[in-house]
Amino acid sequence: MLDISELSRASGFSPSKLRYYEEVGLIRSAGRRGLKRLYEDEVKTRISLISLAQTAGFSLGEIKETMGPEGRPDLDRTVLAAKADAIDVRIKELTALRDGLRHVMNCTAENHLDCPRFQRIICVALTKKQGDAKRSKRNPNKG
Amino acid sequence: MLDISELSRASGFSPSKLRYYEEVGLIRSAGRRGLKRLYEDEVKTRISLISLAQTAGFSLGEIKETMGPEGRPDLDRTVLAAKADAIDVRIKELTALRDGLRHVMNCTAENHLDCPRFQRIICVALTKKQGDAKRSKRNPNKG
DNA sequence: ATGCAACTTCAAGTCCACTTGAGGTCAAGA
DNA sequence: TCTTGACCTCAAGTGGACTTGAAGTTGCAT
Repeated sequence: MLDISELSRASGFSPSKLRYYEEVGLIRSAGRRGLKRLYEDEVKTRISLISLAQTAGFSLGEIKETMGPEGRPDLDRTVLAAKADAIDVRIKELTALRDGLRHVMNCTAENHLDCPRFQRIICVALTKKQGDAKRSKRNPNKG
Repeated sequence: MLDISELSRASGFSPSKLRYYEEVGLIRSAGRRGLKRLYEDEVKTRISLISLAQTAGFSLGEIKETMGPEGRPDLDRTVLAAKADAIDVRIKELTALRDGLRHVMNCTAENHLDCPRFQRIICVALTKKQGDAKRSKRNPNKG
C-alpha cells in the first residue's frame, strides 16, 4: 500500500493528477488511512498503461472505456482489435514522418515539400489522411 | 490557387481551422481576391504534414518551430535529429501498446496487468516511462 | 498535548486547439 | 441594380486535461 506521495514519486504523476484520475474513474484508491488515500501497488502498472495509451493519442475517455475501473482492461475483442488497428495506422504515420525528417536532414533541396523523394516517403500517410477527409464527408471536419 | 472552401474540402480541415493556423503562422495565404483568401496548392502538403506531426504528439508551437513560415521545414540537424528520435521512442511505445492489446485479446488471464506475458510485452515502454519520471525530478511532474 | 507537514475537498483558473456567433463586406449571377 | 451567399474579422465560448488556491483535517514526531 502506497500513499499518494509515494505513488507520485514512483509514477512521476503529480498528486493532483492522481486525484483527478481517480475523480474521472481511471484509477481508484484501495482505501483510506483517516482521510488519506492508500493505493495498491497494481495502480503503478495501470498508470503506466494510461500514460502509454495517451501517447498513442487516446483521450482519457477512450482509455477509461477500454480499461474498466477494475483491473481487467478487457472488452469485446472487436473494440480491442479496432484500437490495435488504430495504433497500427498511427505507427505507420509516425514512421513516415520520422523517415521524412531524416531525409530532410540529408537533402539539399531548397523546398523539401517539393522534393520527390520526400514526397514519396510521406505519401502513404498523406494519401491516407486525404482518404480520411473524403470518407468523413458526412460529418465534416470533426476529426 | 484555391479559395478557403476548396482547400477545406481538399484537406478535410474546417475553414475556421485554416484561418486559425494562418493566425498562428503555420500556413499562409498567397493573397486575396477582395477579402477572400487564396491559397497555393503547396499548402495542401503542408497541412498534411502538420496533421501528421500532430498525431506524432507535437504541439502546434513545436511544429511551427521546425517548419518555418516559408516552404522549407528546415532547421539545424540536431533539432531535426532530436525530433526524429522522439518519434522513434513513441513508435516503440505504440508498438508495445499494440502488441499488449493484441495479446489481451487472446489471453484468458483474469487480470491482464498481472499476466507475465503481458507485462513482458509492455515492459520496455513501462521501464522507459519510469526512467523518465526519475530523470525529471528537478522539474517534477511537468511532463 | 501540541505542532505541523502532508494530506483532504471543492471551486476556480490555465493552456491548448479550436469553434461559434455577431455583425460586416464583397463578387457574381438574376 | 439588387440580392445572396460565401467569405471576412474579432471576441467570446468550448472541451480536454490538468493545476492552483483557499480553507479544513489529521497522523505522527516531539
